[in-house]
Amino acid sequence: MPKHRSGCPVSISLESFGDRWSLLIIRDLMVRGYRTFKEFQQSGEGIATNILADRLKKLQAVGIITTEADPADGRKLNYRLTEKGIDLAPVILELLIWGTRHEDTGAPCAVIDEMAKNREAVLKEVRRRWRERDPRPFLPRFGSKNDVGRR
Amino acid sequence: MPKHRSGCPVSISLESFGDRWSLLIIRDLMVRGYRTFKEFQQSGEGIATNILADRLKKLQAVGIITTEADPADGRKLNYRLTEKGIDLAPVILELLIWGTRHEDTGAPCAVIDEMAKNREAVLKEVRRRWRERDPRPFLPRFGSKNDVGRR
DNA sequence: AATATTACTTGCATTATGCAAGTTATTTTG
DNA sequence: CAAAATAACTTGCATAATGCAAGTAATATT
Repeated sequence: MPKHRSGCPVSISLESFGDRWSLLIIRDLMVRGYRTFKEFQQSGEGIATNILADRLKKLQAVGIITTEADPADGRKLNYRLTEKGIDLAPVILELLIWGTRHEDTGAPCAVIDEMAKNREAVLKEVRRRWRERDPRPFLPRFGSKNDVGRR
Repeated sequence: MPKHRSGCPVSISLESFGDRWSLLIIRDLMVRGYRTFKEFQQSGEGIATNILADRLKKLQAVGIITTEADPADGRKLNYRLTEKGIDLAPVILELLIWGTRHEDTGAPCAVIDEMAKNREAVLKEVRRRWRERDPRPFLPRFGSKNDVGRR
């Protein structure tokens, strides 16, 4: 049984994260500084806990994320992008730019336009924060329908 | 009822093409010069015809592709990327680069590396071919498990 | 006129997703 | 230190999406 549908890199990539949720988890890890199950869950998109658990398991299986126990709280697991995972930054950035340009989103066009003009610098900074474990979010949440009573 | 899960551009984008097939159709249109239902179907990934029909309908509904009747053959419908669709070129390119770099694919690393070094030029050429309806494929098929007896 | 091609639909089995509730292992609180 | 809370999941079940095989309607070709 062959492993993949085809040898096309695009196709093989989509086998790892071609669904409605995986790239959002990666986004959360990459630009929002999220690390725990709880944070992903409260990310605002409304992912169900069983699906979240499933996606985390699969992303780990394909080497995009890893886990480490939280040294300060034994209940927590901290998820983190691998090198392979952080290399998805250009993909996320292009999705961000495309979505902002072509859809009615909550993101300020001017800010994203600026990022589009400085792709290299943005990617460098994203990667720097990842490498140095700088927890500051690069982008905020943009508001969601699950936000009503939330702080 | 709110239209989207959240205001995040990445999330909203994935609502249009966040699945296992949509981006492959877009890839076929963008870099392989495919235009017809039949060609997508024989693309090598093994998409079922009902799913293909569904995805074409949805991509059209969100304005990423359009159709035009084939002037030479009344049976054929020619699909074509819209401006919004061709703007996904950077996303496809980054997926191609990432997949080649991190997975065992059928694409030659050297060639893709070269493309990664000349992203702007590659994107410009892809867009040119789209604008001028130049039918030459930019990338070949990379072989698939459905290829056994196929020429 | 008969056969082939293209772009689909339809029916049905299998799989994935969504939702609510429950579980286990730690903290935290009174 | 016992009780309540929290974190990270699981489980069960209904609904929706997907995959597969077969069928159909409108051209085109032989």
